[in-house]
Amino acid sequence: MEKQVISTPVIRRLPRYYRFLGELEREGLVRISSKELAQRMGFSASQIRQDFNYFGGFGQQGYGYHVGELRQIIGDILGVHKQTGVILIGTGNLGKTIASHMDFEKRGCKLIALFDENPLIQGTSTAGLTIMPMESLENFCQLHHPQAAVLCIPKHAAQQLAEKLIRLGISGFWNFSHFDLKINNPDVIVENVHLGDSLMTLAYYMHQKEEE
Amino acid sequence: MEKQVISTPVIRRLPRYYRFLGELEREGLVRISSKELAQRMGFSASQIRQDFNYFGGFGQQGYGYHVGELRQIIGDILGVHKQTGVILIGTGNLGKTIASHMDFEKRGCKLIALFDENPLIQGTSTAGLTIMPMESLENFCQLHHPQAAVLCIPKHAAQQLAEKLIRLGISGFWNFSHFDLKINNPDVIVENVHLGDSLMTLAYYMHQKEEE
DNA sequence: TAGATTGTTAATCGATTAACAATC
DNA sequence: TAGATTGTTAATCGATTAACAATC
Repeated sequence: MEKQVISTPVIRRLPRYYRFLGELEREGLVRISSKELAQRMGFSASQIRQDFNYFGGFGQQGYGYHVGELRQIIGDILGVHKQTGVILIGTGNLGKTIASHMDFEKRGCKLIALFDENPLIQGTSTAGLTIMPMESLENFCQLHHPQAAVLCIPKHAAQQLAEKLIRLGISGFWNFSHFDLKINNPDVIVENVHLGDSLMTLAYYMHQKEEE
Repeated sequence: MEKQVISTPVIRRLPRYYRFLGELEREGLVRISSKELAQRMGFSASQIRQDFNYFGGFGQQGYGYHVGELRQIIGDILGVHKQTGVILIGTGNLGKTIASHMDFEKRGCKLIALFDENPLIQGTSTAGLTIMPMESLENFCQLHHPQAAVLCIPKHAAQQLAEKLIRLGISGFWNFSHFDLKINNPDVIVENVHLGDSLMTLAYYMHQKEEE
């Protein structure tokens, strides 16, 4: 059975489904139709049925979807119970915030180490992990084989560090460095986060409104 | 002259153009063709020319685009020199990080106040601003008319607070609360940031790779 | 069974890409 | 002028929506 590739827009909607279904479950809702879910999420019912059917139908005609079951299936597709090893580099303000507030374990990852080049904070703890010096990076990777890295470092350092990390076996980046990594290797997954772009988009639409 | 509405995908690419052009400018590059910019940004040359032409052609046939000029034009479109008044609510770890690292003034905004319900941190300063109690919110808004709010609060509090803020004249939200605000008013702009969704997307693609 | 709602195919819509005439 | 590259229209592609037969 050939596994078809699912398009990115669909994949990016999965975490959102997962979130909403979690809320519905907490509300005590047992079944839901695509129509009702659509209203709540601001999607179309058609799209919801399409999306779910990429992975095989898990509704029941005339009934709808079982909330808990559906949530679990989507969780399994996303792999929320897996534990991909993740390290985080750069434990400044942002890095610390990410380390302590992202619930990696609920999202298919496990944060296993923190690194920073600042000797003043090396040895201190955040999110239950001791911050290690950059010099330990190579050794750590050889020993523990983390698969992904969170980059919370200034943009000028990002590209070079990413390349080094790839040599050390890292194949995924969650990149907060305000710099779009240029990685040729198609096996390396890069998720660039640009909060600044998001703010500028909001600002643009605010300005537009003003002009009316 | 009727101003056509530009589609969201185009708008969301503008900050990215702006960033790349800034880098090119720092590199000392004076002119660039759509073809070369395309290679650097991972877009197609066609798309770049299309995008720019929504706003009126600012290239020169046979020459290309003037880097500095183009950057300035895009900056003007985004309104980076405007100063939309922004308040931030919830100065926990994330809120403090956002307040101190987002360079609001370079992005068309001005952060003018911080609020938090925790009395222990009220009165302390972050990013040059004193954290105020939630009780001052109403008064502050009536006095200073902020236009947008950054929500760095837990999800259970988000919806209610947003509605209150709308009544106080806020018409834009940069929402980090892990909750999709439901706002009926079409004049209110909402930019939901879901870092968790981003991490889960990365995790999904990492897991996919493993299975091969 | 009748009503409801899915699964799935077909139609539409919108965004991206290709092509090329205009022009610097 | 000739070469290069834009501005812009047309073609393509992909994603979303509509429709409806299947079926619980």
